[in-house]
Amino acid sequence: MNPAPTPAPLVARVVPDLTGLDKQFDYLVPASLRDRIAVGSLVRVPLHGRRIGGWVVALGPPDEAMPVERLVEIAKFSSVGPSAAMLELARWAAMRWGAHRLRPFLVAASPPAMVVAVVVGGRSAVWAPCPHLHSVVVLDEHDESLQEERTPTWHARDVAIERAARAGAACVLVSPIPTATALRWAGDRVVEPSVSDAVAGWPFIDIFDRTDEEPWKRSLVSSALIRHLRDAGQRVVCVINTAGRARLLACRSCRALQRCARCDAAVSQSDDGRLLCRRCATIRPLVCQQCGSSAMAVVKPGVTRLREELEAAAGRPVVSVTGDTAELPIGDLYVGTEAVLHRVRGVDVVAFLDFDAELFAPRYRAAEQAMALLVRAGRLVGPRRGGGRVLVQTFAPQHEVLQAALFADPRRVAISELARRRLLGLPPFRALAAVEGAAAEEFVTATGLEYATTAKGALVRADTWEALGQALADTPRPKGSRLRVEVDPPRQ
DNA sequence: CGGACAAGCTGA
DNA sequence: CAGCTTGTCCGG
Repeated sequence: MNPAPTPAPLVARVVPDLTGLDKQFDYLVPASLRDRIAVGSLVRVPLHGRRIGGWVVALGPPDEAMPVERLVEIAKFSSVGPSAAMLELARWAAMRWGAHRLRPFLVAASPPAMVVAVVVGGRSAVWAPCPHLHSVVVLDEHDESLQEERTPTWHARDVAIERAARAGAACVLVSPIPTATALRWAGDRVVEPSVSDAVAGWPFIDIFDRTDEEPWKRSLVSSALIRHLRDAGQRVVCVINTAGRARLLACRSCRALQRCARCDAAVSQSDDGRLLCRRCATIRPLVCQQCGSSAMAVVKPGVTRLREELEAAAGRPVVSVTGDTAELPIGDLYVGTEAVLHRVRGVDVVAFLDFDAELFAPRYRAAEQAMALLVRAGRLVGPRRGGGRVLVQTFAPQHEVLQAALFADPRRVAISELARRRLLGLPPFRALAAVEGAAAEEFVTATGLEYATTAKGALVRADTWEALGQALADTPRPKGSRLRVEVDPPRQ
C-alpha cells in the first residue's frame, strides 16, 4: 500500500479588511480548506494576536522571502467573495484612481448577496456580482454622485465602461447632458432625441441679463424675480451658493473692504453677524478696522441676508435652506444653497440669483456642473407644457451653457467643452489628479510627473491614466503625510 | 487596525 | 521613579 502523497504547500496572499493597514500577508491554506478557497474568497486569519477578516488575492507556491515554516494557517473560510474577474477589475480601478490600496475596491465588490437577475442601484451597483453580464446601463451619466467622494475617487461610469468591455457586454450611458468623458468614449455612437422631444423635456428658460437692468444696479433681487415673488399663486425656489449672511462687505462710511486682521483675506459675515475669515478662521466683531464704524454695505450677500431682502420684496414669508437645515418649514417661497434643489418639491419656478458664480467657477468641470444644476432645476419645475420655468440671472447670457439649455441642445456646450479640454490638456484627453496634504509637494516631485502647486497642495498631470495611476501608486508616500489623492478631482 | 514598547512630561 | 500620555513600529 502506497502512503498518501503529501501535497505541495499552497500559500494564499491575503489583503486584511482593516482600514489603514496597507500591507498583504501570506498564509498557509490548510488541507481541509483547499477545495473551498479560491482567489477572491473572504477568509478569517490570525494577525498579531487577533483574528481578522480578509480577501485571498493570490494563490501559489511559497515565496522565498517567507519560508513555509514561518507561515500560519488560514483559520476559517467566510464566504465566496468577488470573482477572479471582479478582483482583476478592482486591480484595474486601483491603478486608474491612483490608489495604493486594494481594500476599498474589494469592499465595494463584496456585497452582502449574490445576484443572478437584474441589478439596480446607485454607483456601488457597478461592483455587484453578476455572472454572464449582458449589459450595463448608466442613467444620468452626468450626475456627480456617480463619483465616490472619498479617496479613491472612482467613478461608476468609468468602472461600467471597463467592466462591460472586459465582459464583452454592452454599455449604454444615458444623460440629457452627456459629459465630455462620455462623448469622447462614445465617438460617433451617440443617439439623440428629435428636436421636438428634446424641447418638450425642458422647462421654459428665462435668461435675465443683469447688464440690461436700468438703472444698472447690483441687487440680486431683480425686477423679473420680484414679479414671480409677488405672484401669490407661485411657489418659487431661489438658489444662491453662498451660505451665511455675506461673503464680502464694505464699510458704509469709509468704504474699506473688510479684511482679516491676521491674514488679510476678505472676511465673510456669519449668521450671528460676526466677521469670519474663511482662510484662517479668525473671528472679529462687526466693526470696520479702518474707521470703527459698524454700518456695512453687503457687496456679496449670502442666503441669510437674501432671505430678508426677498421677504421684503415678496410681502410674504421666505424660508431659508442650506446643507445643514435639519427640518424644513413649509412655505411657498424658499432661498438656499443648491441643497435646496434636493429638499423641496412641487415648485413652479427655480431662480438662480447669481448663475455666473457657477458658470465661471475656477473648476475645470464648471460648465458641466452648471449644466447639471439647470437639469436638476428643470426636473423640479417640470417640462414647459406644465408651465415649468427656470429663471437665470447672469451677466453672460450668450454663454454656451445657457444657450444649450435655452435651445434644449446640449451639443452647444459639448462642442466647446471638448475643444477647451483638448486645448488645455484636461480630462478626458489627459489625466489629472489633485494631491493634498502637508507633504503634497514633496510627494509630487518624487513622482516625476508634471505638476502645478495650488493652495492646498498640487495638481499633477500625465498623458494617460495608466501613467498617472502607476506613478501615484508606485511612489512611496512620506510617512505620516496623510496624503489625499483625488484622480479626476471634482472640486478642482 | 490595535498591541507593544519607547520616549517625554509631571509630581513628590 | 511611578504613572500617565503620545508617538512609532509592526504583523505572515
